[in-house]
Amino acid sequence: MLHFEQAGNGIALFEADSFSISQILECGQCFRFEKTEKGYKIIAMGRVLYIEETESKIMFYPCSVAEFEDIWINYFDLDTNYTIIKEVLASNDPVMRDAVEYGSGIRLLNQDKWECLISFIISQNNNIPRIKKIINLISQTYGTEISEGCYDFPTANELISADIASLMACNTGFRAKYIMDAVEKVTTGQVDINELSLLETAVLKESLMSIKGIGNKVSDCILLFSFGRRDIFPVDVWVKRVMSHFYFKGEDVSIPEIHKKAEKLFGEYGGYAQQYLFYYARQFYFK
DNA sequence: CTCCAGGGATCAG
DNA sequence: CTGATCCATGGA
Repeated sequence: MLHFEQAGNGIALFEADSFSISQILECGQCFRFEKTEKGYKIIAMGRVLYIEETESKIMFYPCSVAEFEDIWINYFDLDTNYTIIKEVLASNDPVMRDAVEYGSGIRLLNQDKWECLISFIISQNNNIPRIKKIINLISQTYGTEISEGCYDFPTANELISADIASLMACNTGFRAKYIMDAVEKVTTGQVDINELSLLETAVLKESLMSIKGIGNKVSDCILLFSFGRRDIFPVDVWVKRVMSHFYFKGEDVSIPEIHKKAEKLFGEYGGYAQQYLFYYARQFYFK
């Protein structure tokens, strides 16, 4: 059971299982956040939220009990027991045991589907600091101002007013035409994001991939991070690197081969495994 | 200068 | 089916 209560203008969460806000945000699944003096500030679900950790509790503010229950419990996946998931993954696999220990405070978010879709179109052949800048520029240009200087990510309808040139001005580069295709297919209902959440993963994936600029990897990220398909194992350059190193003796292995191996090793927990591995892999190159 | 980034579209074989 | 090339852009 979750233990939280109103404290001042925010919510205090006690005895949280597997919750490190820095790991949750810095593990590459989301992009609209920044460090503050005491913690992090995120823009998500049409709100600005500050998060600070102490030894005894985690503070979320500004936030009411109703808001916490309606929005943030689901967003931060707080109803999922990560202790069990980590135990399953760590048993019988020494690599995952280390990866899970290193990122023991990671949680997979349940993000907004539209924002996630566009964000991962932007992510292709790009790096994380630059992805964050581009998404912030798009939000400032087309999004609604939530509070002083903080802009929500624009809806598909808000992006109808965009064109290739203005998106290029947000440094989207060759991805501008992909964003426009996504706006068109979603606003006309050719790709119905809400209806898709009811569909079987394979059908859902096929529909997402009808949008130009959404291929195998980008659709996998959208499925995992905003449609809750936690068995999906996205393979980017980092995951490819770490999988090759630990499970293929460093050989240059194909992405389908990596998917086969991940399915065999991690099964229904593939999405969680992938996130621990991504965070684990990058520490060898940074910090 | 070149190489790389949470890749995909396109074309060659 | 698999593999090579191009795509915008900024940081290393």
